[in-house]
Amino acid sequence: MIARCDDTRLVPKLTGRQPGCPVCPAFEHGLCEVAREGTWRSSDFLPNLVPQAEFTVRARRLIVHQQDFRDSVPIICSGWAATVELLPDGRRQVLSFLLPGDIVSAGLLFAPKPRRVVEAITEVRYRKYKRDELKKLLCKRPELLERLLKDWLAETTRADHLIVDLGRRSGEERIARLILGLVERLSQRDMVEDNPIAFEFPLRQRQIADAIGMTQVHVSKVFSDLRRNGLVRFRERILTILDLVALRRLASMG
Amino acid sequence: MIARCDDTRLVPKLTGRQPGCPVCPAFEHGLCEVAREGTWRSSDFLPNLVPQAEFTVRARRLIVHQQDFRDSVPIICSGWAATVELLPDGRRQVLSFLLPGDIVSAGLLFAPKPRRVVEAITEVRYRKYKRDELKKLLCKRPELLERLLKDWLAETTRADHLIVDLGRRSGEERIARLILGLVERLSQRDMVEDNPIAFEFPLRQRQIADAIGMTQVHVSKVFSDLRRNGLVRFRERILTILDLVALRRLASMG
DNA sequence: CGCTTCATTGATCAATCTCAACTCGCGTGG
DNA sequence: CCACGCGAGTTGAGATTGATCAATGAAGCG
Repeated sequence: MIARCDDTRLVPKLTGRQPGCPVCPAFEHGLCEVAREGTWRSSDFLPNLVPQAEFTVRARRLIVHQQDFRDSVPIICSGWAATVELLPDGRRQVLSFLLPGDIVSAGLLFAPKPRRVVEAITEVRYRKYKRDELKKLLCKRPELLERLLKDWLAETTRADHLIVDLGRRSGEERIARLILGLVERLSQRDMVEDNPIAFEFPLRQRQIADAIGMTQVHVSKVFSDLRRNGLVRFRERILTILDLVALRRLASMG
Repeated sequence: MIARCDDTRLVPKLTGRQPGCPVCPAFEHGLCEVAREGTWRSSDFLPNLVPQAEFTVRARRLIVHQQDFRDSVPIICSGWAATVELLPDGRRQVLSFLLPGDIVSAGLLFAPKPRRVVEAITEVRYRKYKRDELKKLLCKRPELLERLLKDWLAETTRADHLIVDLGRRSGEERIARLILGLVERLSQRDMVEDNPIAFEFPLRQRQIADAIGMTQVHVSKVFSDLRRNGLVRFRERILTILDLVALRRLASMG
């Protein structure tokens, strides 16, 4: 049984540990626990680090508007989101997909970015931290800073891969790589079933297209080919990988 | 008179401040001065931070080979270089161009990257720092860490722009933006003449192509158009911008 | 229900690639 | 000194990939 984003069993009450939390950097950092258990109040070096209450937004809505980055940094608790850069003429480019536990761009801790928006793909729960307070905390706790930099490095690495994909790979290759990249990240979060490999795949073709620099129509065609050739199956928002070997070959990932 | 990369007046002896230095992060950080003036020896928190002697490589040679990132971080003292990712089948993608004063990827401080190479575009002088020692130093001197993170942020921002360019802009747009982006960075280094805007442009069309995801042949054609339409002039490796307004319009940069 | 978004498919078009030929400048070795 | 080869750039013809346009059906949602 595959976990659905809208599965009510996965959207428990605010109290207690929530499903994304065990893999959430904020959780690992102890930020959540701190906030939840109230230790921050008694701690002298955490005077104000309370995440604003958890927010929920519905699919297709914006989590962060262009100016909202100014002073807070969101962390995804559950659901999928996308970091999108908007051009004045309406073109869009997805810079990254955000999964449960992802901080919305570690680099954002140091400065806001214009023209950028985070939009919910599924229903998304998230928390926000005040930039200043988070920064102050990081100065006090180098082990947290270290972890955050590691997250940032991973983010940078994914961005570099995307550059190579966009610059030098064909549409088919890019789609295959997108799928495999997501499988990998979802696996770390225990959101993939093995044997056969299957997972919920809430992306619309439009979002895929904006992520890999193609049109929605062309995404549809390439995707159909993958299905026709028996590499994947896609039904009811569940993507199943039927021929991993062929898919990896397509992606030139061995 | 425009500074040429191979101008001997710009390649003075190792002693004293060198041309790229005033804008070099290492210089600003005091790393160079420290090394040169020997203060690091007497300082208790800088036991071993000596940059290895300055290296020089000729154009088209590699500064960093695939494994060389393992334990040292290079900083460009003079000349242009490129960070290149190589695919097994020979395709290449330039991730960034490096100018005097650039650290070869701030993220590299925390982990090496495979498949990546830094190649000299012009003759390049550079220094290397030991990763461990540099890291240790940064822990001791938060103001240096702060600057480094700012550099990293700028790098990340450029990478994001490149993603948008590759995913969503036409060849003409990409070339115009590449030129304007370089003008901006070169200006900060006082390597651009105003009125008319002109600067040495040592990139080969192959390198441009690998940076913006096109073929060399097509770069040649687009570039020819720019010249034919009077937007730029290119003679003896000097690029002159004749119609900045039109170029910015092409780049949709206002 | 009725409407909007999403996906599929086919026809045509445009951007870009591939291949190929040719030029030019430069350095090298005979 | 010259022939030669090599890397770089230009140009044209034709092939390909992916975009655009359009029509239709299916699915999600108030």
